[in-house]
Amino acid sequence: RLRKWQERIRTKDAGERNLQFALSEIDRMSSALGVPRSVREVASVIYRRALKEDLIRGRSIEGVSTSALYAACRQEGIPRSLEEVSEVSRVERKEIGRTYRYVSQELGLELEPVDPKQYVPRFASALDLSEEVQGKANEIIDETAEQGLLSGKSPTGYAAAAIYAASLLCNEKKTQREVADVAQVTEVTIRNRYQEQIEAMGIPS
Amino acid sequence: MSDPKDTINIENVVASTGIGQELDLQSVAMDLEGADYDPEQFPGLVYRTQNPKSAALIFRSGKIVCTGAKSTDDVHESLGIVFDKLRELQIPVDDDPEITVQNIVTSADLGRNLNLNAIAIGLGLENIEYEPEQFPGLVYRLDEPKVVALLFGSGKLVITGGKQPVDAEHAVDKIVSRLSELGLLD
DNA sequence: AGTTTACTTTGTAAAGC
DNA sequence: GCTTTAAAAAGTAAACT
Repeated sequence: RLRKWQERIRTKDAGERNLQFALSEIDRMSSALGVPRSVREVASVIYRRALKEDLIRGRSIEGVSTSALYAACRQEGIPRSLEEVSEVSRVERKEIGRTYRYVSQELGLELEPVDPKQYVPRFASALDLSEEVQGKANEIIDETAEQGLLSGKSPTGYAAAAIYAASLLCNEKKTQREVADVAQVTEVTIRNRYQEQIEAMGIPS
Repeated sequence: MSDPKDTINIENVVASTGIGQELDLQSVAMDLEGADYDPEQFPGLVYRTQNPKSAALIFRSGKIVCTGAKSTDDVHESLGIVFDKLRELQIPVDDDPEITVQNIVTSADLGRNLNLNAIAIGLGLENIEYEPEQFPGLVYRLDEPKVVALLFGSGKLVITGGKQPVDAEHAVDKIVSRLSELGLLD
């Protein structure tokens, strides 16, 4: 009987320690990504829900913590790409993505696909681009998405191409390399999306 | 009105069978030309047929998995070749081993572009998986037939998990009618 | 700039770790 | 869970020309 009691305490302590570790990891990654405190709180809530629903079994605490943070950023409308999140996590991108899909499905988060426009303010300011360019990029995204160009495309690459195009149109040119670096996509992706968007907007190249 | 069902094409058939005889894969690997066997990496021996093109995974238990065939007929033809090759090595193979189709992969074309964002919302975010940052296809799981469909912006799709060729036809019918009633095919 | 190759997703059996 | 096999869809990445 005493043994069982001790075991319970041991288990409880271990569980408590694991939760503390997860929360401190969420805090560490959030700081590294520079996301607001409100997002860390949302991530913590998601992690606790995952824990309560026993979703950690068979997965690493780090993986679920990172996925919770990725999901929280999306839920709060200030998404970080899997590429960005994986840079501050010790879990690889592929694992974060599949854990996110699992947690999202099991908790019924029902998060809509990321709108490329949500990346515009952050990418544009990192490139020192004006409000005018941001507005133009948003216009390009809305108009081309409405024409069906967005289906299946990565939101970061889509936003990057629109920002590149807008920077040209507003005479605040940034090179494909500069935009590719902040958006963490390749120049080839920017070129491909850019060509489609420019054509759909009826802008002669 | 072209029927999307007419665009269905079987791309891959996976089937399993057994020769009812245990095998010494080490010696089979020595005698069978083109056999790949690395027990440290995977317990099965890989043997590829050229006509029809397929890959057979042969196990110590005598069970065999055949993948890559383009039809159920090709699966039988490919496995027939494998059976004969084993018989040439003096290995007793059952007369007509039962062959079970485990999975059929099909492709098809709905003939018009799809707004995957609208479809994701329309079908219900809880019923689909659409993460364009990870994969360009929208994953849609059907209960009847029990298959998984991958829908793409081009209107093309992949259906997998079926055990009969008709499963793909039923799946395409359901997908088309569901998208139509949601007004997402106009 | 554009090409090639390779990887992402789905499902499925097999034997063994 | 992983390992291996096959094939499609279409996007993206790495490595080249």
